[in-house]
Amino acid sequence: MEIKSEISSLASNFLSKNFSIKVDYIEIQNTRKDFEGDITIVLFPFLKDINKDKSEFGKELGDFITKNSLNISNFNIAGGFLNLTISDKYYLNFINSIRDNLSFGKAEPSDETYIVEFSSPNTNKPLHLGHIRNNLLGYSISKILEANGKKVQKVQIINDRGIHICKSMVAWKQFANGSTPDSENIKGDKFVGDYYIMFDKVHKEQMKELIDSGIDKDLASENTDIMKSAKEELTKWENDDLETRKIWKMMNDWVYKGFDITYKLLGVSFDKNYYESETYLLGKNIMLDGLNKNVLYKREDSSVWINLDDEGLDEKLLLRSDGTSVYMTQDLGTAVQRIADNSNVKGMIYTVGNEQDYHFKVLFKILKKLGYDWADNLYHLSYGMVDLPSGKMKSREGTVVDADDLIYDLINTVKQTTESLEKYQSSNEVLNHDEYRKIALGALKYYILKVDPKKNILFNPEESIDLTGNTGPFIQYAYVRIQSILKKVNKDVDVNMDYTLNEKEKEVIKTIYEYPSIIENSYKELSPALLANYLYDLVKSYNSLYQNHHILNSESSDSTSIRLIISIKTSHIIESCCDLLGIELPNKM
RNA sequence: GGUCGCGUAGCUCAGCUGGAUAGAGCAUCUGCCUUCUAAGCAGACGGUCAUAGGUUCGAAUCCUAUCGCGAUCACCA
Repeated sequence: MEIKSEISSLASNFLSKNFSIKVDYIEIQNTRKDFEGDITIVLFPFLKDINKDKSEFGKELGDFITKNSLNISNFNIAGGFLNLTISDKYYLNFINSIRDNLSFGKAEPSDETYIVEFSSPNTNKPLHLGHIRNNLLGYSISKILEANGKKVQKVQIINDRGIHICKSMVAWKQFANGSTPDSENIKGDKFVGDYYIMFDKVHKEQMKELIDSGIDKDLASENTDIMKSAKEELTKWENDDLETRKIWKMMNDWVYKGFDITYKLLGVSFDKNYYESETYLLGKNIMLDGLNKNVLYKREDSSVWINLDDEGLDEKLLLRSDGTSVYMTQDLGTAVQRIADNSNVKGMIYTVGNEQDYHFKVLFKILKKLGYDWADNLYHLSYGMVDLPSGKMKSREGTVVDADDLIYDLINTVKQTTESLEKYQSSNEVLNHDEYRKIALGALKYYILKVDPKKNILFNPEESIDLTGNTGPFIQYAYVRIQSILKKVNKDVDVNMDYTLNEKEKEVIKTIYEYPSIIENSYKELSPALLANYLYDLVKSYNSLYQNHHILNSESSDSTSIRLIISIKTSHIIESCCDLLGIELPNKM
């Protein structure tokens, strides 16, 4: 970063001194790989104001910069591009100055707090691959915010009430004969999910009977015996019926126990859970405030609305004519509540699928209109669906990819793959289960996070997630190899500042140099994918050095020293990046 | 129909606020394990950046239109 601003100001000095041209921006970029040099000034923008041949002008500028900066050792001109070579000394100084700095690239911590919402499941079914993407994104973004100096409160809102859980409750009451997850030895969320599916099955059967007896389809759907029971259950719940609440709580607790296992497996955690059963009435008091401010208005039937015509959006209902609230009202109330629950909140990030883009657009606009100053700092981390080759995952058609199953399958695959590797075939050694778990989750997390959040992911359950190439294990493997080198030597070495870097060494150092800007960009773009792709570049360039030059028994002690420091720093950044992505590193592979 | 997003190699994806000859991985093929772990390295093959216009010194990137895919537009959540 610093070198670019130095060059930039030198170039603008040159332009104003010799050509009386003032520019506010000079295009400086990293030199393309196939060309000699490290950073490049694009000359085209100035050419029309300067009556000079581009190579002549480039040479003058290059001379000026080389003469006035100790850090530039050479230059060449190719077409309209001035390529500058940064001196090895600059790079050696750089790498030496950060060698012990474990928080290289991260910003100074501040009190500025962001609330990050993610996961937010329903309590009627287990988590699936879509939730995995949500959780990994939300967790990683929380880490990325922290790396950018923010304080983070990780929260989820659990959709624990409503007709969906009542369906599971009714089915359980009718068919379970008192069985429990413990008695059946089934994970709680799956147990409850099974009764949700059973409800659907029975409901369909009963619907068919009604339709066969000549009743309209829509009417039939609302009037099966089991559906009526579910609605009664919901009414009883809303009226605080003791027995209903008891079963409701019991079944939700089963689900939470199951979720906890999956969350633990995924390595995600939350600072606070919000439950919809406690928040679904929030927001009504805000309505009064909005009416007083004339931001909201009442219709004749006394329903409450907001008009967003001026924003290019429609009118939106906020309170029904009977005074009950809708989803949006609840979200308004929850937002206000969360701000009140924490201090120093600057803003909030909602990790929710892109199908709710419109909802959040409206939510943020309403909060803004209601006059909350933090409304400017609300972000919807919108992400694409995880689709199958056959299309969308559909729970009714049984095509959802269950989170636990996926992970356990992957752990198995990793185990088999490992055992079939030559190095383990020829020895009696094996890895322990924890290493397999780390590798499998590393593969899964990297696979999900390397894709731009806003794009859909195509997941093919027939093919296992890759373990070679641009994958999590590729990163982990490089790390393990570095550790194995570092174990063998005294790391307390000095850098000879007169050392001449070879191409591979320089490439790695240049990549390390970029790390701080990647951390910053991943925050600005809310994209862990930038980090994942950067990490791949770093490891690729390190592997190339590792494979083409010896680290320990190298040609001189100077080259060993510098390569050791490069190795140490690379492993630091792998640790740091993987931490931000939520990926654990194994000890052995 | 209105709005939003996406469309890059056979497949899965990168490509930073416009810059040089569009990059990786998988798959296919060729080399490299008697010095640090071959889940690796070195290389070959593979492209009308959906299409057509426009903006400019320069467009995968910005603008417009068209096509294709997806989402969304409820007194559902």
